[in-house]
Amino acid sequence: MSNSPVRVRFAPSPTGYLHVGGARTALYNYLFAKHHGGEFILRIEDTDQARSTEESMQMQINDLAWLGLKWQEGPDSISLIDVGPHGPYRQSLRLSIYKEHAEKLLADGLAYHCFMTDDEIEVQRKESLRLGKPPQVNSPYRDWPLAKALEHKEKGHKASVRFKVRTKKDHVLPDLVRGEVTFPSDMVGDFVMLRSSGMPVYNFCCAIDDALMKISHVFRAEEHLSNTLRQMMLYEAFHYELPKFGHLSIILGSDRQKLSKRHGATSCFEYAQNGYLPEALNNFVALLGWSSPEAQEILSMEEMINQFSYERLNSSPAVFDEQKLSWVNATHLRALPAEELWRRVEPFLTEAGLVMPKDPAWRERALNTLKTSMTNLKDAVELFRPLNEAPVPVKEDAREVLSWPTTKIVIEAWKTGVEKFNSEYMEESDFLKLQDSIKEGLGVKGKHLFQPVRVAVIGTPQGTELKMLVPLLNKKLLIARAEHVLQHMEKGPT
RNA sequence: GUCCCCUUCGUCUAGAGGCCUAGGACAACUCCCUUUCACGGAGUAGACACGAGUUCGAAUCUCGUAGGGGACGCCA
Repeated sequence: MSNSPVRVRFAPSPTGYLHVGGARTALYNYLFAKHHGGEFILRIEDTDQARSTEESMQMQINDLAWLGLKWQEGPDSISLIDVGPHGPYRQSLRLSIYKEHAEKLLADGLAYHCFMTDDEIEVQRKESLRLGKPPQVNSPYRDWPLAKALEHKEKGHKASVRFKVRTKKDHVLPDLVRGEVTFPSDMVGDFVMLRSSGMPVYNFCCAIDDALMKISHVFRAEEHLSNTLRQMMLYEAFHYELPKFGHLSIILGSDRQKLSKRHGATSCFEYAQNGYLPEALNNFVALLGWSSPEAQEILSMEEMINQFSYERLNSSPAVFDEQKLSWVNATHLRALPAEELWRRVEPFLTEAGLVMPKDPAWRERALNTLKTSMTNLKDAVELFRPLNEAPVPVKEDAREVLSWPTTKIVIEAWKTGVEKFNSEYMEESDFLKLQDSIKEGLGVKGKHLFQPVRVAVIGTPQGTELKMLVPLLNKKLLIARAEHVLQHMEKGPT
C-alpha cells in the first residue's frame, strides 16, 4: 500500500435516480475510504448536456444521503454548494480547466482538430467493421499543422479535438481486482477529447479530474475497463501520476443480462419507496461481489468498514437476488429497536391514512407482535390496518358469517364480556378465557364462534390471529367495533 | 467482426497445490415448536463448464474449447 493519503471518489452522471449498481460502486469506495481513514469525494459528471439535469443531480444526491454515504468533498447535499479544496466538483463548472489541458496537448502536437462530419465517421466505421477491424476513425486531419487547423476553424468549420494515439504499444494495467490486464496496442483509435461544441468528453474530464483531485484509488464498474486505456494515455501525455484502479464486476438480472429497468426495481429510490432499509440495501449490495472474511452475512456499516478490503472483491458478475435482499431487509428490520422501527414505519402508516395510539409502550408491543410478519416497512400497512383507531367497515366477505343464526348472540356475548373487563387492554390469556366462557355459555364452537368474534373485531372473518390482535385493541375500540357490527346487522341484509 | 473480462450448488459466495468424500448464506424440501400463518430450532437435497497439460497430488497453475458479459460513441 502506498503511503499517499487515500482519496476515492464516486462520480455519477446525473441522468435519473441512483442505480443499485451505482450504489454498490459508491459503497465500496466509501468503505475503502473509511477503512483507511481517507476521503470520499463526490464528483458530478455532467458533461452530457443533453441528458444531465439538475433534478437528477439532486435525486442522486438524495439517494446517496439516504444510503448514509457521506462525502467529505463535493456538492453539499442540501445547498449543492461545493465543499472542499479541489472544486468545483461538477464537471460543467470546470470547463476552463479542460480547455487549458486540451490546448496544451494541441500545442504539444499530442492532439489535433478533426473536421470530420458524422457521416464521414459513420462511413469509415462501417468499412472497418466490414473488414473485420475495430471500428476506429482514421482522421485525414491528424497531421494538419495546428496553425492550418486554427485557420480553417476560423472560417467557421466545426472541429472536435482528438487525442493522437501515437506509438502503438501494449499497456499493462495492474488492476486491483483483476490482476494484470493487458491492452493490445491498437485497441483504441484517436478518441475525442473535446466535442465540436467545445464540451469535453468523459474520458478526458475523468482523467484530468482524478489527477487534479489527487484521487489515489478508483473503484468503478467493469464497463470502464477499456476506457482506462484511454485515460492511461492521457495520464502519460500530461505526466500525471496514475491512480490505482479496481474494476468491479457488473450486476446482472435473473436472466444474466446486465441489470436494467425491465428486471424490475433498479433504483435506490424505488427500494426506499417499497420499504427497504438503507442499511439492508447497503448490506445486500456489498455482498454482491464482496465477502466478509468472517463469512458474516448480516453486517452493519461499521462492520463493513472494519472488514473491507479490495482483496476480497470478486471479479465475476453477480446476479441480483431479490429474495436474499428480502431476507437481509427482514433481518435488519427485526433487529431495529422498537422506537427506531416505529420512526421508519410511521410514514408508511400515515400515508395509508392510519391513526395509531401515541403510547410508546403500545407501539413497542404492537411492533413486537407484528414485526415477525414484516419483510419490509411497507408490510406494516396491512398488518396495522386492523389496529387503526377508527371503526372498521364490515367487509363483504363477512356476509355469510353474519347470516348464521348464532352469530348475533355470539357477538353480543363477546361485547358484554369485553364490557365487564376492567382494564384498558386484555392480555392474550384474558382473551382466551373470554372466548372459552362464550363457548361454554352458549354452546357454540368452532368457526361459528371464532368467525363472528373476528368480524366483531376486524370486520372480516379472515386475517391475523385474534389473540395477537385483541391485546393491541383497547376496550373502548373493541366495544365500538362490536356495536358497529351489531348495528350493521340490524339494518338487515342490503 | 475485433479486443478485453468472467466461469464453484437455482442464487450470493468460501476456497491462493495436499486441511475438499468442496464449507457457509438465501431460496427449496422435511421434521420440531405453534389449534392457522409468521418467527424460531433441527435436518435433507444441491456445484468445481468441458478437454488437454504441469505435478506424487489440481476447484486452485498453463493452454485450448464452449458459454456468458463488457467495450469498440462528438454517452458515461
